[in-house]
Amino acid sequence: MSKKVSIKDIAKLTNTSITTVSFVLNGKGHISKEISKKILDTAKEIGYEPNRMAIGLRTGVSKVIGLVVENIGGPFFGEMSKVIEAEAEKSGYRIIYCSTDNQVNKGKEAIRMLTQQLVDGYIITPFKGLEEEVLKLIDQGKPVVLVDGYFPGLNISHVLVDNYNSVLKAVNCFIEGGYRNIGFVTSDLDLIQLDERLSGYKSALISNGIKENPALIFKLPYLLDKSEGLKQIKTFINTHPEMDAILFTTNYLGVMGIICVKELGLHIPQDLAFISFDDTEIFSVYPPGITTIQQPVYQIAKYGIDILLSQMKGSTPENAATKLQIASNLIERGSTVAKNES
DNA sequence: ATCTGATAAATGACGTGGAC
DNA sequence: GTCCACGTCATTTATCAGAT
Repeated sequence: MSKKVSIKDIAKLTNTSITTVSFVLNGKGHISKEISKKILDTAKEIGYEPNRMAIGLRTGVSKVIGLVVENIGGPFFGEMSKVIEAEAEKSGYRIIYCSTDNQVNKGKEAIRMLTQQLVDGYIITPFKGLEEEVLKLIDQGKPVVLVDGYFPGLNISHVLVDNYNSVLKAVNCFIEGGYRNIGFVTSDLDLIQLDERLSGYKSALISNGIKENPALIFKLPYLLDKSEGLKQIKTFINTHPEMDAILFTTNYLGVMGIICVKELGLHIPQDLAFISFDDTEIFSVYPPGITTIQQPVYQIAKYGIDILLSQMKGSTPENAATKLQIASNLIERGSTVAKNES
């Protein structure tokens, strides 16, 4: 087994000092051409690769970004992570991924682990209960950007979709199509994103003179297993035959909604008009096409990583938080065709 | 006095070995 | 059982010898 080579080995082989090798490899100092060439040749010959950990130890810069999301396996976060990774790589950064499942202890643990790894910056999907840890990071001067959420009242950079207006627009789409009894299926998670989606729903009803019916708002417990979740959604749909439209506030809820509708033998949009948050492939394929609120995933990710990179370069003044809420795109398909046309 | 080419030593966090 | 020096590894500062 060949042991890993360090600059020490190169120094020994070329009868120079460690310092000289380091200078040659990094183009610094004043080193003669002959010695430089000898060192570079030797380095190549023995397959030298810099030890990133040692560099980080010395410089305090790890060139690693910590990415904390709800679930790296989900379509939204998966797509977002791809963009972030690609952009980070252009600047020489690598990513460590963590999933929290929106659980406070997992979130804290993820941040603790990343801190131990001395990551240079953090991109975090925040939720209630993580305020203290995130503020601690900022206190230590670590760049932090929040994505897909934020902490109300705290001055921290964040990028997310405009949840309120996204749902407002979607519900208005139902109403313009003649639908009045609009169901709203969300999660019981205490997330600001979901709060704002609910606010958008309520505002749309109010501004159209429709009385809000609390019975048509259903909060599915987050930690249920899938079959139990499906059962509860089916029950919700069945117990409200007057409901003529339904909106799901996340992609996994939307997919579950499709399954329920199929299993109940309902027709979209004749029996039930349908909109889901997040445009997943299945929504474009499932007949007659499901109208979706398409999040600007690319932009959220791009802005998020750009803001973080500029903070890490120090080119952004301290305590100048950048806060962005980006408009979504309502993709209208067959599931929201107007009543009299269907 | 000034410039070149090179180096020793300090630095960073922390587990380990040896001394007491 | 406590404690400090040491090894890990690459970078950087301060510095030195020798040449101009």
